[in-house]
Amino acid sequence: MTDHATDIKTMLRSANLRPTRQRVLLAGLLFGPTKCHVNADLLAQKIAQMGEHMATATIYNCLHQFEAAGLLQRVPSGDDGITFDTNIAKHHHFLVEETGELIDIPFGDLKADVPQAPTGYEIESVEMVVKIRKIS
Amino acid sequence: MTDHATDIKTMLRSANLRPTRQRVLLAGLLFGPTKCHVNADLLAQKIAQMGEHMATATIYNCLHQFEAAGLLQRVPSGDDGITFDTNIAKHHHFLVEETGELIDIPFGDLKADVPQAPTGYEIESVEMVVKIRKIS
DNA sequence: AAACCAGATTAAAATCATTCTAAACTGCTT
DNA sequence: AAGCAGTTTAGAATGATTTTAATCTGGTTT
Repeated sequence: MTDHATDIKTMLRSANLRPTRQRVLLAGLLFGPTKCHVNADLLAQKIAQMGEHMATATIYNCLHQFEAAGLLQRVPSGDDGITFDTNIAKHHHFLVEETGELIDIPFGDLKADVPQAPTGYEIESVEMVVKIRKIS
Repeated sequence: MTDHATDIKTMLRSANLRPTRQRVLLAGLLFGPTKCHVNADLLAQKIAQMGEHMATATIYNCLHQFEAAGLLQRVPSGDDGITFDTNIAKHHHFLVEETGELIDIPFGDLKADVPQAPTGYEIESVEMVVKIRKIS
């Protein structure tokens, strides 16, 4: 077994997730050195390209489990379904209107004074989306 | 005809929308003195309570037409479908995690330095959602 | 190493908000 | 009153996500 595969199994076990074949395969696609934005459909395509197969429900199950374990963050998406970000650091996004593409904005680049939460509530997260469009 | 109904018809005509019975009814519900967040389902309920009826497709059509005319703004919503805001001034939102309820944040209360758009793009809008949860 | 079982995966069906279709209707102009 | 483009409508279609109920599998126990 490669070191990478061992790392992934360790990561999954740390998250209290049995390292099943499917979860290891998905985690391998998601948790490489490059951060990315994914949805279920994109992953299904990548898996098909590898000549593998995975039930749609399994992809959704795993994504939700990874999210619950803090390995992924859900991010806003134009219209098309549920999108996750493998970059779990605090940051915001550009959203390209025409294509729905998401581009990370480093956290430091966007300073905001958040107002006090209404009485009886606490702030859980702050998420900013800057919609951009190609200059014509 | 009441002054209010006249106002609404004028508003619709200014937006190049024929003041049909359905659009006048919906506009009456939406463009009162109180700003609110609505979705198609909520409007269908209100209409039913009035003893009226309107096709679901018509509600969606009108909402999209009102949005295109700048009479409504689309706003983020937890998970449940398309939500519109009758407050079209620049402002941001608290989103109550447990209930999905949206609460306006006056624009002045939330100052942010927006980063430059990537080369070749221009900024179209900035939208911030502050997720909050009830203190337990 | 065989048995066991809670948890995981699966294909297929179900869900459900939204959109599409194509037929009937209605505000406006003539 | 007639005509027509634009609207509304019921019902079907769509499509992403979830549910179901059956099968399978990691990991532990014997």
